[in-house]
Amino acid sequence: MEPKKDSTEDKILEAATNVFVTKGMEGARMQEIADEAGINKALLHYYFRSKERLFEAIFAEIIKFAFPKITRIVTSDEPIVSKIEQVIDAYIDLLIKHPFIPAFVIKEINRDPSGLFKLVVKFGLNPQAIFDQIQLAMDRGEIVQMQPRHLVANIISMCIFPFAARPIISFVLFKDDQQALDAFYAERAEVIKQFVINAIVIKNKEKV
Amino acid sequence: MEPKKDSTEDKILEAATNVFVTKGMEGARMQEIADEAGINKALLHYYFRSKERLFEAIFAEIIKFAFPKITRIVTSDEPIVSKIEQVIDAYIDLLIKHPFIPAFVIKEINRDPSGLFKLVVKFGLNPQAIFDQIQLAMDRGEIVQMQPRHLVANIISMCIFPFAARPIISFVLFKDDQQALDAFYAERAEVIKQFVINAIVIKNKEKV
DNA sequence: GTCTATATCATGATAGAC
DNA sequence: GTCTATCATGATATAGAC
Repeated sequence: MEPKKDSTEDKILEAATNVFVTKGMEGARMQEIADEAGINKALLHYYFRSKERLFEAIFAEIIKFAFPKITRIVTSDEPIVSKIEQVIDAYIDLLIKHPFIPAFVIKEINRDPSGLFKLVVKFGLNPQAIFDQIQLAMDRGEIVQMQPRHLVANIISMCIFPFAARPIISFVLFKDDQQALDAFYAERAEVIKQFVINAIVIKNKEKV
Repeated sequence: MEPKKDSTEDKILEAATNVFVTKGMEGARMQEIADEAGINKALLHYYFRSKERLFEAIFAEIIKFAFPKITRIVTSDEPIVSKIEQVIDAYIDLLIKHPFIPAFVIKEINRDPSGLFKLVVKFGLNPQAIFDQIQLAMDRGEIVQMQPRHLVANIISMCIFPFAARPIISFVLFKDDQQALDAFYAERAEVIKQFVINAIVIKNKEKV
């Protein structure tokens, strides 16, 4: 996300990331990227042939970075509830560091889904393994029965959406009090974990 | 959302709504709106002085339409759990009919939050009454203790986010099978209601 | 590799006839 | 109110000197 080398190419990538993430593909201006990188527009086209290509490079990097966070944790051997807790922690942690990613990704996948398709195909992303694990835990009676994909949708929604809707939450809930907003996001991980556990963990034999 | 009169102004509003909602303020082209309305660009500027003003008219309409759905239900006298169920039903129902609204609103509030500010101020939107109701039910021991704003955030997230991330869900989960996607969204209301009830309703005296 | 200058084009907006 | 024709701007992209 933040390339450290100070070569021209790295300066461009860093500047482009900032501008694209905050303005989006259509809102971003090559002039602004050039200014932020401390160079001129011509050089942008020298390194990356077009705005489109520069954007694709950045977008792939962001998706690669934001997407497979789950996959790593899911492949471990721990009990399902522990995995879920780790996934929630990892997600909230990531999003607190990069709160603008969700709005950016939502914007761009809705503008041009083909960019996503290429990446999904390229990384061979397939959630079936995760669903199978969840189904197994349900069949063993550890957690309540529900369609695994809905459980995953619920968890991811609660993690990501409050960041995508950040301006609403900031203004409506906290009147743009930055400290209160930060505190809210810091609480999210614990809140979501508790909520999910209450919703799905079977304690005695009381539930089917 | 769909003005029925066939006056020129209404045709413009309908066309502009379609184009703005799918393309966003920056992606939308006045030419495309004119084409879809069956007129020419000059007339757009005759009725609405600028693209900016046309957009504001549409955006206000969308927000006014998408926002206060909750408020109506919340002011009734029913028990809190019943209200929550109704809110979820109302939201999913609305979003199935207008699945592109979430991505549009997220895009635009992140692009220019000031548009939201004006509307919030104008409608005097204040969630405190809702939070108070929830807190009361918690104090009465009907539902588990948690910060009301987090409960609201959880519910709204689970309702809205899957629509905002529609292209991802469509492709990754259902390989663009439209019927399967529709079925998924149709299930959401029941799934979310059950999930929330499991998470918060206190049945015996087992929980504090 | 980096710059200045310029080509090319698309878009929002307006003028003016009818 | 509605149209055609045109302007003015600003953006991506390129040419060519150093």
